[in-house]
Amino acid sequence: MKKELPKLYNPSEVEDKIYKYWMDGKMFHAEVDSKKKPYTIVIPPPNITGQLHMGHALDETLQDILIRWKRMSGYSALWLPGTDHAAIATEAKIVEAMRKEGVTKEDLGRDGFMERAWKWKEQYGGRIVEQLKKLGSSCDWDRERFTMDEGCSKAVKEVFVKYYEKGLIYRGERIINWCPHCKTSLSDAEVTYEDQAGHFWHLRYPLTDGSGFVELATTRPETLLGDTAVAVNPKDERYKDIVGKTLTLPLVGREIPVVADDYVDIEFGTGVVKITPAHDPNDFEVGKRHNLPIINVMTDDAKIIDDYPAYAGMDRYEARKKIVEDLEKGGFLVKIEEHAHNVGTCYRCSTTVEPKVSTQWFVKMEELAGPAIDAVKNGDTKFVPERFDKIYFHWLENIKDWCISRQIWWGHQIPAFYCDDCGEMIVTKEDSAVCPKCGKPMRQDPDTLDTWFSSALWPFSTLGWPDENAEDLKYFYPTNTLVTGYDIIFFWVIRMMFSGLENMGKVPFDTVLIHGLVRDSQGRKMSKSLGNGIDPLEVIAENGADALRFMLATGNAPGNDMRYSDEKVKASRNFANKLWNASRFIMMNLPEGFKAGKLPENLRAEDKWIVSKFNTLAKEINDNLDNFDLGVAVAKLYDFIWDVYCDWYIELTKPRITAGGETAQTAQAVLVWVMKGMLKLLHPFMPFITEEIWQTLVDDGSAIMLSEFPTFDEALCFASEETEFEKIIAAIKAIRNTRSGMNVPPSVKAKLFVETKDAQTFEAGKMFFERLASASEVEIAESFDIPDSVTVVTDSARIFIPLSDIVDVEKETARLNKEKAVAQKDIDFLSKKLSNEGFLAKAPAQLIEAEKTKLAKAQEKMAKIEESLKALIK
RNA sequence: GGGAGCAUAGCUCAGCUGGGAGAGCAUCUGCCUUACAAGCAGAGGGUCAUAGGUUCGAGCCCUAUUGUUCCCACCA
Repeated sequence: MKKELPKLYNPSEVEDKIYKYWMDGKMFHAEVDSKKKPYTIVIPPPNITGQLHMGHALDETLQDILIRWKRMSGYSALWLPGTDHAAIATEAKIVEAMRKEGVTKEDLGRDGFMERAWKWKEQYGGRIVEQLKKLGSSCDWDRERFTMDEGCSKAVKEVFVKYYEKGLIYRGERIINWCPHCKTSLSDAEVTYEDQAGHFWHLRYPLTDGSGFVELATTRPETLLGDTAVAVNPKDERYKDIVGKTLTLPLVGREIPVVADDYVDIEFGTGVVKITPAHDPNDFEVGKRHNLPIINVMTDDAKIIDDYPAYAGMDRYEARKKIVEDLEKGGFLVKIEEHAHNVGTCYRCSTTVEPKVSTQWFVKMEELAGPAIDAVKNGDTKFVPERFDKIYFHWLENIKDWCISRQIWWGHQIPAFYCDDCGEMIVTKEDSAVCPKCGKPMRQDPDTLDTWFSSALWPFSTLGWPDENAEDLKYFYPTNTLVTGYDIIFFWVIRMMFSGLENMGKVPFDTVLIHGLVRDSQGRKMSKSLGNGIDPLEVIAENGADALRFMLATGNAPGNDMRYSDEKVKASRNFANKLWNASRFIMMNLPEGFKAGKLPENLRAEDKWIVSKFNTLAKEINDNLDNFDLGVAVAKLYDFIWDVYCDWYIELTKPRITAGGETAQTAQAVLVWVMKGMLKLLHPFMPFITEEIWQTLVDDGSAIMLSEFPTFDEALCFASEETEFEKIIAAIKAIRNTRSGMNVPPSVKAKLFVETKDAQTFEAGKMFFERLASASEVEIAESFDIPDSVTVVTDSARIFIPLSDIVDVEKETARLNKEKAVAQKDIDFLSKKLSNEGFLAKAPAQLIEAEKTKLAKAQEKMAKIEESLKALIK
């Protein structure tokens, strides 16, 4: 029965149906299977607040390509999905929604808030997951996890308690990054520095003894309220005399000392620095060295505290304005300069971070960083591309302790308990605690953990840890490939590395495949504020997930940014359609009851040619995927399917199918055999369309996604046949080229006289010249003498085309002379190379031989051209 | 201040361990050749940023320079 498919491929009709087919068949599910090798990828869990964007689309596409390839290659391939609770981002979203209703966190209380937050999670947390499915992601949804689910929470407690007991976690008063908008501390990694235009206010502080003033400059005059000293460099001759004296702080009246500290740069500004230990990390250090008091002047939302009535309740920028005014009135302001400086901002809300002294929990990093550095140095884990290990090393080698406590509610509450009675503190995995000293019930630490604390455990917490005997854990850990963008190497990759090493004793993955950003068509970062974001779901709706995936994989080298453009998506869509139509062609021509099976025995030259080329392709695709060169692999598939298979092989089969009989049957079988192979090779990149075609073409109840990925097969190498058949192709191309150059339309047919020593090869290829080279008839012989004809010369043949009414002797002479010049250039180039003694002495023998063969051919060609020229002139 | 990437056709980008520069899009010419006009056949177009160096041979390796993008860093 002939199978019919529509002329245009319509992805939207196909994709949901196919995805359901896979899901219903449980085809994404990976089993612990001792007969198979495991291959594991854990998904970078998207935030539950998130909407799918192009960055996800790229990340997911790369992972799905790898996992589908490995699954088809016989591995028990697990792609473990899940989502991240995204502590600060989620809480901010919920608080914002509450604000619109006029409700505050305090109104609800902690339990009430958590209840609402979980409801929010139930409602919106699944959205991103559904979006991932639209891309065709073959995740094992049976194993879907969430960073705050029971298992992950258990792992978090386990690790916290373990670190605490080992002394790797401590609590202490430090200066940390504080976000006045999110009202929580942040880790160093969560602060983004940006250059901002600001001012330099030159102030003068009077010496208490009335002997004069000291001039200094500041970018933050409002912190003056918290100044507890002024510092100069001990080597600075200018200020030698005032060290040890005191100043009277303007507007405040406090007496503060002048201290000497190396931190001060003599060259910079006036060489005098005001010291505000409570609001600047450097000042904090200076303060510690000189035992200065720490005076906090701001509330949690960065307003001036009540101790300073003139400014109380003003936010820091308002206060700045007022303080500068007051300083000017008081004669303390010397001048104002323009000054650009680097300001830390919150990576979630972009609010300027306020350094703040407070008691927080920290992970001691030095001990953990060492093994993580070693693991990459000794190759247990490697970065692709390698250069990203520099970022990794640099970050780890300069790492500071990690502030892990956050003053928000949505997250893992810190498992530390305090006795309000006797001040005892314990850390425990239990949900509640009784004071071991006085027997009173204890109060749990209200803070929660940094969201990255739980995602750091993701590669093993999702596999069943802390149950060390969990089957999944034993089988699938360590995972294999981690796919992520370079922008979260230090947020996540580093933390998974040391967490895996510390808790599992093994690296969490052997390879980190890094990709870049998807930018807009002008190379700008896609962002909400620019409004230049492209919604992947819209692209999918219009062009299909396959087209989007193919576009994202094409021309994308690891670690490099790429640009999104509609033209590229269209090109991918066109490619899908090309494949679709190729399959239509095949199916239209299949005889009734045709069964897709093995390669037939009686292959013709062109069959061996395509089979051999396909075999090479299979080898190369596997090699490329092994090396994570997905972009290279995808380009080869495009080239093979479009140029080799469609433009050549299909065209070659047409005369055979028309002829009917055995040659037609062989052609049909080879067409189907190669098509099946191509579909398999392409499946990881374009899963939907390949499955859809497979279902129609093969129709035996099998799924392409569970078929066997093609590999190189020695038995399918037909090198000599390949070379022989290329001669036919070269001849056809040369004829087309010549005809086109003379503007002869394809409708004008002409007889061809093929003069060649490869009579057998050309005899077999005779039938193709009619359809592919506009021949009316073909004669083959070792020698011809056809006057008034155009001659086409290739390496292996001279072809006469007697187009007497068209041939213009003068033009034809010119054309042949041009060809002659080209051939002469070849000869010159090759003979020069082959007469170079250095080349002959040092180049590989194989290459020298190849060059000699080329030269011989070029000379042969030249002789033929000259012969034709002679004949013309005569 | 430190580090990294990029610079190849008009545009967007490939180019594996060095062996006569590639693709897609765009342009031009000719075709509705019964799979596909989202197509077919053909063509034009490049001093591989610059200057040195290594090598028989450099887009690729080394050095410097220029332009550009990004990351990191406590200069008030």
